[in-house]
Amino acid sequence: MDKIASHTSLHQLLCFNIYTLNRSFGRYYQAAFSETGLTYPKFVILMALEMAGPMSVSDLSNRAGVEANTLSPLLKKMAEFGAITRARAETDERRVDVAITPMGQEILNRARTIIAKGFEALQIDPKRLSDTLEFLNEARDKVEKADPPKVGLDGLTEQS
Amino acid sequence: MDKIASHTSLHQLLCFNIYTLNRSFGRYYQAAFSETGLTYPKFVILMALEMAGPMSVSDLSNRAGVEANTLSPLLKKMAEFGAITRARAETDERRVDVAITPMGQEILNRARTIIAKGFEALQIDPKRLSDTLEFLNEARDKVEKADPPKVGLDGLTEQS
DNA sequence: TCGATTTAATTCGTGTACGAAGTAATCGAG
DNA sequence: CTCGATTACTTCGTACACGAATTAAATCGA
Repeated sequence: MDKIASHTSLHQLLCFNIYTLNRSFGRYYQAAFSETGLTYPKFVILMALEMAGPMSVSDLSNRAGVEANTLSPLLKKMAEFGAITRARAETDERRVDVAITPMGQEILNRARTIIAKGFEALQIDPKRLSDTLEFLNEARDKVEKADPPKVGLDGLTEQS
Repeated sequence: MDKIASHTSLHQLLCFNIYTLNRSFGRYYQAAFSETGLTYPKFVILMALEMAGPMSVSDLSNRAGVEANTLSPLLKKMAEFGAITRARAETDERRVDVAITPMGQEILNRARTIIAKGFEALQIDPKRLSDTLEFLNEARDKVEKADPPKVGLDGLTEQS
């Protein structure tokens, strides 16, 4: 990792940092949640449902920043587990409304409290954190607006 | 996403930001690389191999920050594609040495150049970027050292 | 009103990711 | 030397994640 750090452009380093940190968080949450049937993506879903109330799959997709086709199987499992309910909307039979259950609420409460304590132990400076968050938000907006340049393979052979 | 942003602790927001930005980068790279058989993880592998030369799977695992069992199938596909070679080490038959091929090198050159240009168009401030990178590195170190608090389900029922 | 379009969700195929278990080669203590 | 660790890699099972294709419901327009 040090070698990568010392030979790479800042832009590429940003991607790399985000990439590795994301998986660090993932492992952290996975360990913390191992007994609960929860994962980080499911945690995000419960948070969104608690904050904004019952909503359709596509609303949830927008709020959680996850595609609807990723959500579908995940929601099915969460409903089987009992953390959420799923029901066709009467007004529009295309929509599926998702809501958190009391059990899901209770899991979320426990998870949030314990996770918050765990992260406080990390002693992260609030000012630097909020600066970072601002920067990351701007970066994401820019990346999502940008249309990616295409890398081609014209004239590439096994030899060159 | 705004609702999540305005109702959540900074710690949780950091995870969420990293989580969403990582996928934004992933989609950006996927679009850029669509013609090349490359993905972001494979790009990282090629970078590591170029910078540090041929190495074993476990060395690569450390440098790229990916578990060896994730690497294994990935390397197999990259070798079939022709971007790398894989060979048992003569000195130690347990080890598999991986090296970038000229073709892999050429793909990497093209990808790196074009990606760098694409990111320059994003107009990211270098100072803020390097501050952010420093912060993210510290955060990752802390998260990886921390032992995650366990969230339990004691006494949880369908009702509560 | 009724077919064409649009929208909402799901299914499908592919590609990471990781812990755990398995296999084979090497090492190390007795 | 030799047999029980240890190490290196792979396989397996599970869980996201996304684009593309699909299905079904609602809506729009002639």
